[in-house]
Amino acid sequence: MEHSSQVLKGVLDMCLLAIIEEEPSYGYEMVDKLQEKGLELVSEGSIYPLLSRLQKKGYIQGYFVESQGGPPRKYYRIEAAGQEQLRRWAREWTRVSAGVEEVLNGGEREQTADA
Amino acid sequence: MEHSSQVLKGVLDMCLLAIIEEEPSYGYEMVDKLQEKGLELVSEGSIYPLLSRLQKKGYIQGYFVESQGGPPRKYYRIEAAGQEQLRRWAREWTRVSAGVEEVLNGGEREQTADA
DNA sequence: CATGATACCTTGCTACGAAAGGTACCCGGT
DNA sequence: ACCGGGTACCTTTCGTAGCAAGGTATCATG
Repeated sequence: MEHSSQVLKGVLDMCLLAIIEEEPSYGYEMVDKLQEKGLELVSEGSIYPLLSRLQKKGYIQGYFVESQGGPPRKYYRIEAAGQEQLRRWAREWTRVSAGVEEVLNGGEREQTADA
Repeated sequence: MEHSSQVLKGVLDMCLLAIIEEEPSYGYEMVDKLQEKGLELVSEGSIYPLLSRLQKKGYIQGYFVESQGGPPRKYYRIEAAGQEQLRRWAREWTRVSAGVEEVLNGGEREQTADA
């Protein structure tokens, strides 16, 4: 398995929430959007359980919309609880990713400040 | 479980490698160092299997050092292969974390450029 | 000698995405 | 009328990986 996909764990749900917040979307399309952002490692089957979980927790709400040229799409829109959760997760992500960055830079602070 | 610990998955090994590269260290101390950087979520038992795995792959090398006031410490130093792997993982991390950041910022590019 | 801190390691548990497979709809070609 | 292929959904099986908890050993202290 790709090492990077491991990083996605625990962040995928946050990403889905962020995508839906920007604009309601459906599963098949979200995979595309993630790929556009460089997260090309998400297999399609992975996100459906995630979406169900998010809905069960009241973060998002699904609804079907007919489409021409294919089966109906299940769009999801974000709920108030979802927005709050997204804020929390985003804060957490920022904190953790900053910590990782710090570990990576180690003691070499001199080159971080300025060239 | 904390959501943030999920994020650590797939990044912890990279962090350990980074810590050891900066300066040889032992398990008990690495947990402390991680906590200092804000990654307070790592339980001690988690990192020993990781260290063994890293050694098995030839990324690091362990050696015991006597200590006063406690049992001997198992220090690890980084190997050449480990340094290469660290570079690769770090590049991957940068790419993925940038992607996540982009998803989080969504379409709101205007506030990213400048205040 | 018992307690507690340091320091190592192991064993179940659970969570979560990957991979693969399955269903169904709709269009276009033959 | 039939079949292939793209769209779009969902489910099941599997492996990985950290967490939680527990176990062992060393050394200092009361």
